[in-house]
Order: sequence, then C-alpha cells, then structure tokens
Amino acid sequence: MKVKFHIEKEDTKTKARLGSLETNHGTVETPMFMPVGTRAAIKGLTPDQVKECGSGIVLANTYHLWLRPGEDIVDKCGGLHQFMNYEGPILTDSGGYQVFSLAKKKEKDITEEGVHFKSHIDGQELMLTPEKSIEIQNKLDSDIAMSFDECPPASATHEYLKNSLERTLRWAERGKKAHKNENQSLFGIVQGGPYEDLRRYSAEETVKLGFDGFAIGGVANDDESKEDMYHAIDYSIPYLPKDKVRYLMGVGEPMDILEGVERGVDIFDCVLPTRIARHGQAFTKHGKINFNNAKYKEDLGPVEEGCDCYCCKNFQRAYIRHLITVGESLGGTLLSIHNIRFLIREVEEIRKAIKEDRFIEYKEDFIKHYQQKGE
RNA sequence: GCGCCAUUGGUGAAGUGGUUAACACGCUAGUUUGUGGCACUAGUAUGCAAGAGUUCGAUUCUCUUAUGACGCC
Repeated sequence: MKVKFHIEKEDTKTKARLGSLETNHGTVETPMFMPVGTRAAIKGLTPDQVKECGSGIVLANTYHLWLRPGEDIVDKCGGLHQFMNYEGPILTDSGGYQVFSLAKKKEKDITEEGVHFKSHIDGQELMLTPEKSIEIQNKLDSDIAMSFDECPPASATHEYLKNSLERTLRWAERGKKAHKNENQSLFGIVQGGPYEDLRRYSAEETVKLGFDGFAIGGVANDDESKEDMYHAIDYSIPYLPKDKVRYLMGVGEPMDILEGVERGVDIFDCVLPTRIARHGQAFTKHGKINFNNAKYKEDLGPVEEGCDCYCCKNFQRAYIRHLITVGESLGGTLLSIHNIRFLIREVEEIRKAIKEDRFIEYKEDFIKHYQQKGE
C-alpha cells in the first residue's frame, strides 16, 4: 500500500499541522524527525536504541547501498527492513544529493540522461539515472522512495536553477514511469532555490505529475542563509496539496524544525544529531554544548537536565567528556542517542503544542531558552 | 678528576648571526543541515638551560656556571 496522510488538526495561527502518516510498517505521527542511517545503520546505534528514542521513519541511502553491498544482496537478505532489522518505516534517499556532491562543478557530467561521476570507493566511472535510482530503491524495498533530482548549490543563478528544475521535472516523470514496486510510495521533490517564481513553478509542475508525498529539496546547502531557506519553504508550501505529507529534506537544527513546522512542513531528516555527537557535541534546550570543552571535566550532571534518554538517565557529563576525549566510540553512541531523542522530544512537544493550540507560544518559549547559550 | 657532546614550548623535536622559531602530538576554542562516518578550521614558546661577553644586531659565535649522556684515568 501507498502511504496515507491524515491531518488531525491544523494550527489556527500558523500553517503548522498535526497529522499521521500510515505506512506498511506502522503509523507515525507528524511533525516527525527522521534519523539518518545512510548505509543501513544509524551510525553507532542498534535498531533497539533507535526505537527507544521514539523514532518513526528512518532514512537509508540509495547511492551508498548501491555501491556497497549492492541492491541485489539487500534484496536477497529479504529487503531493507530485514537486512537492517528495523521494523518501522524506512525512506530511501535517491542518491541525487551524493552524486551531485561528487559531480560538483563539472557541468559536463550532468546530462539529460543522468549524472556521470566517480565512485568515492574505487574511482570507478559510474552513471546514475532516474530509472536506475528508482530501480535500486524498488529492490531495496523501502516504504518511501524519493525521486532522483538535481540538488544545485545555493550559489546557483536563477537561470541555472530554472534549467535544473526543469530537468528535475523530466527526471521525476521518468522515475515515476520506472517505478514498479506497488508496496512502495514515491515522493516528488520541489526545487528552485530561494526564488518565488521557480519554487511555485516547480511545486505546481511536480504536483501535476502526481506523487504520494512532496519534498522541498535544495535547502541548507553550502552556506545558504537561513532567510533563503525559509523563503524556499514559504514559496513552495502554498502550491502543495494539503492532504499529502510534506518533507523538508536535510533539515535539522532544533530551530529550523520549528521554523519548518510553522510553515507547514510535516517531516524532517538530518545527519546533524549523529554527526555532531561523534564530534562530541550535544543539543540541549539551552543551545549546543561541546564536550571537548574543558569545563565539563568534572561536571557531575547529566548531558541535559530533565531529558529522559538512556544517556541522560545513566551517565554523567564528566564520563561523556572522558569518552569523547579519549576517542571511545561509546561516547558518540551515547550522544547520538541523546541528540536523536532531543529532536524527537522536540517534535513530540510540538505535536502536543499544536494539539493544545499553543504552537506559537511553544516556539517562542523554545527560542527564549535556546538562545541563552551555555551551561 | 680529565676529555668530548648536548641542553629549544606541556611533549617529541627542526632551524638560522638579522622582518612573524618549522612540523607533529597535546592543549584551548569554533564549525558541521537529503553523511565521501570517526572530520575540518583557528589559536597555542616576546622566547631557544642561567649569567656575562663579541657584534649595529645572537637562540645561533666566545667564556663561566648548572644539569645530563658518553669515553678515559
């Protein structure tokens, strides 16, 4: 079955909405944050630990699983759910983002047919096309597949973005035609950088093609400003159907999730919670803290006061700081658990706030605390 | 006791009679948004064992002292 999205409540003061997304592997409440497991693993965490964080959907990546171990092996193992032993819903990214970061600044590698690039593993010359990406995702058997799109840099010109999004539309159509897995949903992706006319055009045309959900792509690239990112959302959302789920790709930071929800986004994904964890940093309601900092050497408190995660319930900051400074991977694991739980706790609170019709108050309160950095 | 060599930051060390004493680690901070996992960026010796001398100028040359290694008696 295809995913089904239901709106349970719309916020009266903003475009925020409370909903649920029904999939073959369970129903997830929205707004929701999705942890990223690029190579069929949330780095450093077991599926049980991921689940304990309250996760709904998790991500896996087509590009990475195509190169290793190969979609046929995943298929032989019984599909992605069985392969990685995750029973909840899984969304696969198309590989577009990865392939474009490999082909970056070489326009000749980007053709109508697809994208030429060299494998980051052995340098082998490869080509990824919309059909190939969808074919791989069909075999991986995720619940949600993403269209193969071009993800242009934030610095791209209006003209470049226009041509690019038109090609992305043609690719979306080709991908849709190539899509054969009846149990898998397919999402379209809106591009167009920070430009109102392009976002509108891209959204309207993508919607016409007909997808099971819609994503806003091409945001938070390079050093795109927050303003541009919020504009990209604002200019895309009005043209997306209300009854389909909306996914803001690659975003993330605690503040951005609030801004996204306020603008009508339902689901988010981001590598940040796990990446910064491995580098020793944690989200807290007072801002981001860095366990490489000497001030945590003798700190006996939990990573975050009041947090209900496994890390905060069982370990002191001094221990986390120790693990990080000596390079024990458990440090990254524990902070990943905390950071994922932090973002999921945030969306849980957001859902509660929308339900109680106080989303904007919640947001303001969150910002007030988040801006006083330190602790 | 004599001879010979050494002594550079928290550590291992490079180096030169003349503007900012290399590099590495460590340390201190910062960055990270559809992950080319375990990275990147920046800062970190007003001083080259101590003192005196030669010189326009010495960490670099000379002398004395201290400490250490090696060799000889």
